Amino acid sequence: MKEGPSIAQIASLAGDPARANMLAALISGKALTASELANEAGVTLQTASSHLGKLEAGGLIAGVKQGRHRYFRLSGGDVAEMLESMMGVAARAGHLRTRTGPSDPLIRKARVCYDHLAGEMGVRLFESLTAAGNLAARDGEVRLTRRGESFTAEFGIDLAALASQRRPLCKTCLDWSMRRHHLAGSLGAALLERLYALKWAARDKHGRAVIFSRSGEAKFAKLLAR
Amino acid sequence: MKEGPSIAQIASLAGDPARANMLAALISGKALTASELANEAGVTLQTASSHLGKLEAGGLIAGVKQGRHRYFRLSGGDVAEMLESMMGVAARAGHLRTRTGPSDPLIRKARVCYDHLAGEMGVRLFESLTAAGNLAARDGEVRLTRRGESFTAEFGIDLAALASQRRPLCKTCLDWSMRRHHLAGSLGAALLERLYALKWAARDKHGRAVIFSRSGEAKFAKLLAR
DNA sequence: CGAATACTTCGATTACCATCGAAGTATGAA
DNA sequence: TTCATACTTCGATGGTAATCGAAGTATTCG
Repeated sequence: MKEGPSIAQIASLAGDPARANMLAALISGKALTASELANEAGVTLQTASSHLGKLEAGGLIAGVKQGRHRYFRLSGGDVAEMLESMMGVAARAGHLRTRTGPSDPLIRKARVCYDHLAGEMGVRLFESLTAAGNLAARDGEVRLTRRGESFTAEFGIDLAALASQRRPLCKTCLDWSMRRHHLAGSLGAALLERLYALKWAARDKHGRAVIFSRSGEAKFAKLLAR
Repeated sequence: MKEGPSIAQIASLAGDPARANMLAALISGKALTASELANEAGVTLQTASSHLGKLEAGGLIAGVKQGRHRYFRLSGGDVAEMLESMMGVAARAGHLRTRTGPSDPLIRKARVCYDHLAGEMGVRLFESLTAAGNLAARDGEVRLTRRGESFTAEFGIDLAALASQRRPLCKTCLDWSMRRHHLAGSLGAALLERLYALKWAARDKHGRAVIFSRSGEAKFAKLLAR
């Protein structure tokens, strides 16, 4: 079977600058309206509407109506991973304008990757949890240990609720900026939500950086030292 | 920093059907000439030449002259991984024509992913090596154990030669068809070369399937049972 | 040295797609 | 019920890029 046509169909969806801007905006995992995405893409509503139709028909995003608003999000974590891998290639091939914009160090430090924490902090979280015996990594797969169940329960994660979700609890995700793994899956998402809830971190208003407060960062470090 | 433009630049390179066919042909890790790639893409030499120029300028492939021949290969494993992730998205989104062509089960069973074994056999190799204690996976990273050094030396792998390469010995790679990991890195590549050398397996002439002989498959199973 | 082969470059042609103004539809608020 | 807002659809326009025939360059072979 020829794989080229399938690659071309997916890649051409992301290959238009306006659509790519929309996809990049959606990497944060947030659902955005058509108007917001038009803004992110720098095109009119009509153009945005056309592009969103293509992305939806192509299966990269999913839309839902809520009154007169249409909200869109990435259709799955695999799309986020694909976009992350494109950024990795762009960075290596000299396309990524890593020298421009003040948020780059912020993005490398902590960012949202679809629904979980990526960047240095994300990698640090994953590696610390594993080193402490809270996670066991094996065969490239990762699972929560008994110890980890206690640890995460103490940290305020409702594991029973996560277990009922139809997605892996734990999963690794390759971090292009660190070239190491961070934690994805429903536990990865829950941990990030918990950091927000505790106000140790907040998502950046305009991008997908995750901003740790001074005290939040200290508490985070302390947590990982357990 | 806006990530959309970088995504668009990379994605649009892969988004043309002719270029995508060339990239797909190169996933096998083989270097191919401009004429061969023109054939794979179904375009004339002039068109192929233009496309190859773009792919090269964009950093996805690297070309080298040898007499009047120009040979091309993917510029790195990260490009292969990106293409594999696109296929993963295509498969989930219903684009991959998995119902056509007789080689699909073959491709799922064993194929080349840039330079290492992917598919069921690739996943099986990785998982067996880890279960037997030849590889240790941790934090999503994977390394060869002492036991593994003996094992691979016995199998005819020159570890000293691999150690001198400027790339990781062991690395995991997500297998889109199995949704689990297989072994990449220089060890992954060497293991596949060894399977070829022993004639347990051979690459398919026309695609990127890896064809195990009957006896080769038995020997492979026996090897993994150690 | 001439012929053959591999590949590149030039230039013309064509098709496709993104764009937005205008108009229309659906939903919510006053 | 009317008005405002969010979004979609229509249709015209312009720009871009893929395509290949023709010609040119580099390399290899007889």
